[in-house]
Amino acid sequence: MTSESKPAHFLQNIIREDLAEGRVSRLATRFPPEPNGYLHIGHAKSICLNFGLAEEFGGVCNLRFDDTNPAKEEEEYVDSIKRDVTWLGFRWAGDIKYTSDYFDQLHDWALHLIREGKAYVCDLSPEDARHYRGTLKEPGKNSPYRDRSVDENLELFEKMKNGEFEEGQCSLRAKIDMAAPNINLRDPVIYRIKKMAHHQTGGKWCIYPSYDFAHGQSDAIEGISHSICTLEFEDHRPLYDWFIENLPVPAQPRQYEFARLNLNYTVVSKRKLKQLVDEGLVDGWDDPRMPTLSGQRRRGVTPAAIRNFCEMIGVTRSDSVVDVGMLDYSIRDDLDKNAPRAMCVLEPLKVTLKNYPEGKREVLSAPGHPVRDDLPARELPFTGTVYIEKADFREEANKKYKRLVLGKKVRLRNAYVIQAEDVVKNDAGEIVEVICSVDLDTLGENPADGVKPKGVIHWVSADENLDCEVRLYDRLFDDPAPDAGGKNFLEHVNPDNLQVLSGCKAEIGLAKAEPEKGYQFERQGYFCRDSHYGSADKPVFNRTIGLRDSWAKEQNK
RNA sequence: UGGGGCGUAGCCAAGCGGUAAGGCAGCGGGUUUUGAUCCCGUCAUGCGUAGGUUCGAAUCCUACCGCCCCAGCCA
Repeated sequence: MTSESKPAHFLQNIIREDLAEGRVSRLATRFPPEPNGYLHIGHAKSICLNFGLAEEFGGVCNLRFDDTNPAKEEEEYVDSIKRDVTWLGFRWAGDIKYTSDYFDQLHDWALHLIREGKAYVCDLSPEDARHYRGTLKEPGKNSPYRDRSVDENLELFEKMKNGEFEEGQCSLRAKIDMAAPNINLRDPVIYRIKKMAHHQTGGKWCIYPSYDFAHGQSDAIEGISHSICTLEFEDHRPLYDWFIENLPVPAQPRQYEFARLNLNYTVVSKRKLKQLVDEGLVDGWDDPRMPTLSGQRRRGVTPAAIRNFCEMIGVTRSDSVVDVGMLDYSIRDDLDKNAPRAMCVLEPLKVTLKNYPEGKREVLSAPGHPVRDDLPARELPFTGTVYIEKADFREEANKKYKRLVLGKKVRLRNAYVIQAEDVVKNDAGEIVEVICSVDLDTLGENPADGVKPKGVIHWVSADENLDCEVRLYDRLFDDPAPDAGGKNFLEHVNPDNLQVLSGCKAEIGLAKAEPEKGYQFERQGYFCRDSHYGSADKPVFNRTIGLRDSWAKEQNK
């Protein structure tokens, strides 16, 4: 099944048995977002689950926009959702579906319930309805309109449909049980008046079905066998089943619930994300720090990383908070295997190679990847002046420091071994240049004396390089649970979530880097060109994630 | 006793009566022209708590405890 012999989760077990025992002939699932916002990492779990199950069991998965509330939905969101699902690498079965495609059928079924004496038009205002509903511990009481005749209900519902009532003046309710311990069964509203245009049906309707009345029936219409949703809908299942049992639907879908994804150091609530955007704390919904799929994509996170992450966190019914470290691992894991290598000096320090022939220029070759020989080699111009990282030189240091030290040797990655001979400082006493000697016999060879330098540092020619800007992102929040309890998440925004570095020097090949395409800047991390900022000759690179850094860990001890 | 769920390591998660998988993180070591990757080792006498049944319990029973969800004409 899951080839790596990873144990099956409860939904896989249920489906396998349903298929084996013939209760279901073909698996059909659906991913049913309401087009009222952007998809985020939490949605990815549901997408991977629904589409993944369909792939695994040879079934199908529909993409259905659950668009029963025109007040909250917009076409813009359906477009971004389609883009994000596609980006993750999934294909929905047939055409895109909309719950609004079924408004006629749903309306017929509402009529059916009325004729059966199982639905009635209620004139209670929303506030009064709330009082009649009772509380968590006390039963509700029947609406005074509960016993209207079928004919009267038919007539009133027709008037609702024709726009003869104002919003909130009345609603259509299922007649179930006002004393039910499950509040969802206390005569739930199944149609309400909303005098507004719908992004799909335009001005055709002024009454719209509720989620509860639309969802299961839409599943039945589409032949969905397993309707998978999150835990908070658990209490709706009896209602879901009630409609399926009391309506002449063409299929008998079943609802199953799983625990939604929670990630520490992360906030995904639409309202909160919007606040970050509105208050200018981030650059927009696709800011690379956002947990939205569009933000993660712009940051350089790959679809495979997200899919593997969803695979590794599992699917259960227990609430949990996954450590973002797992997502980080998944991102590094995928990028390490697939990202071409490159060199980029973030904070340049000039190094002059005093014995490198005056005016000489050569082109060195470097592998595109340490083990992937299918990735093309790179050409690196080498000249007598190069830049290295400021942090890679010290006048003196203990033996733990494996970089360039005055009087000591280090290897320039993919090039020669050099030795620091002297430093040049400015009036402020800052090191502005290092004078080195270069051992011209060390290209691809160890030094003749047989002593291998312990350190290897990255570099770029000072004469031929790509000037660029680099944006180093860190986690958006510095608190593991920024919005837990009564906390104000805005007070836990990490002040160091972005560091912008300009004047960075990258190897020239990076000039043709494409947005979203990841590179490993060796010894630093994974980066991709930003899709919004930068120009052809001066690109902006986003750091997707840093390399694991045991040196930093060592220093913090 | 309002109803519905869930409790296995720092985190995620297998396990379904035969003596605690795996992954992430951590720790120790090896390889390495990336302080990366990779490789090896290590990490729960313990499964929310207390009783009980049993030759044997994370698994069964009882009682407690803790956490989550539900009172939109939102989804």
